Amino acid sequence: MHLENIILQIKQRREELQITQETLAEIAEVGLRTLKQFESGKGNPTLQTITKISEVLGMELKLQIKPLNQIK
Amino acid sequence: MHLENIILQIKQRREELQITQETLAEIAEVGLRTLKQFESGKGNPTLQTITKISEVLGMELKLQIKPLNQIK
DNA sequence: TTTCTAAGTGCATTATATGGCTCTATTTTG
DNA sequence: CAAAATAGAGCCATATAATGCACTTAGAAA
Repeated sequence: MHLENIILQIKQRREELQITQETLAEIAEVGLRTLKQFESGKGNPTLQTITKISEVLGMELKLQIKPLNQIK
Repeated sequence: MHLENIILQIKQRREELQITQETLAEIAEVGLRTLKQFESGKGNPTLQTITKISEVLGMELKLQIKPLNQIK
């Protein structure tokens, strides 16, 4: 699914920046448990949660029209 | 905020496609109430909800690294 | 191996998203 | 204009996301 990509990106980005889940959770002001669940693919996070995390990582969610050639 | 852009895009896209909230909600399989709340900026929808709605509109969420010149 | 650190999980509680129903307001249509 | 369609909002019940705490697991380093 597409969600997995997002999770993977977050995880990779965090690791690139060499931040632990604990630190990221603190800075982003989300519960550590929430971040752990998210990264381990367990949850269905709210937009707010993802946004908080993304921002700390210097990322953002963009909504875009699907390319036509992407029809699977 | 950035969330408003997403809401606006969803709304505009829906209107371009001339679909009512009711129809979109049905096709996307989300509650009409949920869609209404989302479009009116009231909610904090889950990723699943946004994904469902986006897909029906031929859109998708992308996570990207913020452009540097975007620092406000 | 032992120790330490980071990540993942079970459980319980609280907060809140979802969704149905109803009513009102606004917009569109005839 | 009146009627119909559409959107927004209040109330409420249910489902579930967010969270803390404690414990387990995995991996790295000594």
